[in-house]
Formats: sequence, structure tokens, C-alpha cells
Amino acid sequence: MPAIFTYNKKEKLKSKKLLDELFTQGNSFVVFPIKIFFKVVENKLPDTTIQVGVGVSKKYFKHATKRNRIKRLLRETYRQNKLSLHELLNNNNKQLTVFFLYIDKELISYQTLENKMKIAIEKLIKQLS
RNA sequence: CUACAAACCCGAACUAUCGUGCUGUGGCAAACAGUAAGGAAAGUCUGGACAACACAGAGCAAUUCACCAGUGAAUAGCUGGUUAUGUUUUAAACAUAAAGAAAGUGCCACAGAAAAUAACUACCUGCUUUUGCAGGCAAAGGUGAAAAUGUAAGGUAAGAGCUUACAAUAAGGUGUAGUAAUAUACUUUAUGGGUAAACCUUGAAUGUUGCAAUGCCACGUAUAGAAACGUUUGAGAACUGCUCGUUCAAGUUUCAGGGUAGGCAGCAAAUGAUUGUAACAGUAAUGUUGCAACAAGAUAAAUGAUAGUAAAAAAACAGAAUCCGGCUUACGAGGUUUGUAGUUAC
RNA sequence: GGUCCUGUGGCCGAGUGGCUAGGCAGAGCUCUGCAAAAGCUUCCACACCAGUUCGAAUCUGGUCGGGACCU
Repeated sequence: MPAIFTYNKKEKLKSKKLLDELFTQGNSFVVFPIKIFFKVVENKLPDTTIQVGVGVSKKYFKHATKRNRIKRLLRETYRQNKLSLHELLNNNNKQLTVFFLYIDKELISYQTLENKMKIAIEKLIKQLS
């Protein structure tokens, strides 16, 4: 029985090439305070159907602790709500790269961020299908 | 008891569920077990470890430090002591980048006669005759941050450390105390401002560059282009920054363009300037010995979410990136000590 | 991660320890029938905190910004 709510090394978006492609060629939309970049790729991801990255601007949060806090919340909310996205990709046999960028200047609570993340993932599914 | 200030201590517990990095066990798949951020991880101000290069020589430059002793791997640290100054305040405490201004050079605005071989007014002598000229002198003169050590007497034409007495400061000598800085007594000499966080002098020290160092593996590209200089008439390179000197030397430099942007070691610890603890030595910093323990290691970069546990809360400053010592800066709640103020009781 | 540089009005930019130049911009006036140009006047500054000094934009230390280089 494989774990469902995971977010391990394989699922992280690390390759600089894929990131460059995502930001230059990919599509994007905003569910405030999250900006979502996504791009459908073909046969470039080993052993997984999706790779996800998170980020915060150093401009808005100067201290590393606060940036870490935001990134952890983003990872956690994605982890808790990613199930429907995975099902869609497995059914259609697609591969996807996504990047969640936090664009607010204030810290956020877990509950509100989770709600936003649910909306964002629904919207992403809609755009894909 | 309350409030404020300072110093020190401490600085995010435990359980369950879902997840993350690393390590181990696992047909190396699932899974399980272990472990996982600070006192400042910060600033990069400092001292090292470690690594690469260099290590025939000479000179110059540059940088750092500066009372004494101790401590330590160590050169801005720490501990104890000494002197001076300042602040609070009258008796101690606290703070201070504490060699040299009698080696030399520079600077000292404005004001003031004069800011450093002092001479405008004044005073005295001589000449002249009103005016002034020559010489002497440095007591008095409103300034200034700073004015040639102060007081008294003698002395003189007038005066003057010119002489004497007392006092102050500085330097030397001798004795005493102390490891020493220094203190103190006696004695001799001097009384030529301040500034070295101005140049500088003296003493001590420093090879350069930093893990983006460095070694190895894999993959890929253009046996491609242009310009300049050059092959004994020596471009250029090494010997640290410069010069001399020495050695090597046939390619070197710049521009435009192309490719890659992966991995392993360094690097994460059972032998280390390690951590904890106890005893001993020392005023202390610190050291010695015994016992116990091995404790993050990522690379778009790991610690989170939810619920519960004591009345409640889990907060401030803040996130390791080769590793240690120190300094500096930021900081909540609580505790301890000291001080100040107020209130209550005796 | 490491090595360095820098901070002067709204903007640019001089400044041997002794009153912070100058230009552009802004405001007012003159000139003009009205504007522009020109002229005159005016306004607004040494990043912050300590120390050295009689006196600090300048010298020294610390703090906070901004920037450059090394792969």
C-alpha cells in the first residue's frame, strides 16, 4: 500500500532546465496570494507524473525564517490536497511541472492558505481538462 | 509587595496521527528503526585549523598591534593588577585604541600684540626737543579651547628662574616594597603649548589566496572566426604588492560566438584546540586528571500540519552550508542578584 | 559562502579638521499682449549611534541601507 499524502525528493522540481522552460513557456494564473505556473511536459520526468516547486520572493521577506515558514506551509497544503490532481494525470497519462509562488507581503495562517490551495488546484484541473 | 534599570542564567517540553532530510536494516521495492537546527546559526569585525600555489637572495613599500603580569592554538580576546582622565558622586563604582610631542615635518579657523627662535601698547636708558629715533626688558594688558609654572623676598636703570625659599610638573640617580607596570623617601637637573583615532619614529608580528580553495569522474562543443603582440632584436610566465636579480620561454592577450551548468571526494566525526560531568590547582581567566558520550549534514537546499497533556500559552530575536575560538549587534517570558523610587507593617 | 566599494537637498554632484560649492527641478518676482528663454530672490541636505579633538561631512569604532566582483 503506497502512501498517498507524500511529498518526497522525486516530486520536487529541481532541474534548472525544466524550471527555465516552465517560466518562459508555461502558463500561469493567480489565486491570491498564490501565483501558479504550470506546463505539460512529455516523457521528461523519471518515475513520477508531476514535479512541484515552491518559492517566496526575497524582496518581500528578508529573513530566512519567514521564507522557510511560507515554503513549509505551501508544501504542507499541497501535500494534503494533491490527490485529485494525481488522479487526473494518471488517467490521462500526462506529465506536469508546477510552481507555486507566494506573492503577498504578509505571513498567512495555515487554514486560509489551505482554502486557497484547494481553489487553486481545482482551477488547475479545470484548465488541464 | 509593586515599578524601573543593570548583570547573569535559561531560551520551545511530552504523547498520538499524517509527512520531510540523512544513516542503518531490508528480494535494496514496500516498510521498519535511529537521528535531525542556535545563543546568537546573524554581522563578517577578528584569531586559527584545513587546502592550493610559493618557499636562491637583497632592498623598498603595505597592513596590524602597543601600561605590566598571567592565560590560551592564536596578533584587536579573556583574567588579575598599575597609572592617568572622565562620569556618577565623596566614597567607591563604572568607562576609556594607556609607547614616543626632549628625533624630524606639518597643522592650530575666529579672536588676540603674540598660537611658538614672541614683542603691539606699556616700562626703563640715551639722543632729540612737542613728533619721534636707537637700545634694553618681558612684570601688566579686555582675546581664546590653549598664553611660556605659581606665590613671596632679594635684585635692577627698568625688569626677568637672574638668585633664594616654599609649592607644582617632568626626567635621571640611589634606597625600600613589588615578578613587573608602579608606588614611596632622599637627591640632581629642567620649567620650549597642544595635536600621533596628522605624517611619522621605536618595538613586536604578517608569504599569497580562500572550500565558488583543491583533487577526481562523466557528458558536451567549433581540427571554428577576427584583431594585437611575439619566437634569441624574447611576446609572455614564475619567484607574493613593487624594484633589482635569477630562471623558464613559443605562444600569449582581447573580442565575438558555441557547449556545459551533472556526480564523487573535500564534508560531518569513536580521538578531537570535541561535548558533558566530578575532583584537584589557581584570586581569576584557565589548566590537569578521572568517568561517560559520539550528537544535523542539505544542494531550488530537510523540522511542518492537526489534536491532546498542567489555569493558559508555545510566542521574542531568529534558520546550519568546510569546521572551531573570540568580539559586536538583535531579543520574549520566567528566575536569581544588585541598585533606585514608592507603599504597607514592625 | 567569500572578497571589496559606497552613503551630502526631490535628482546629479564638489568639498586640504574651521560658515556644506554648483547645476537641474520646485515656489515667488521682473520682463511679455500671453508664453518660452533670460535675470533676481527663495526653499529644501552631510544615513544613524558613540568616541578622538577646542572644534568632525571629513579621523576611529559600531549599526543600517545600496552596489560591484569571484562559480
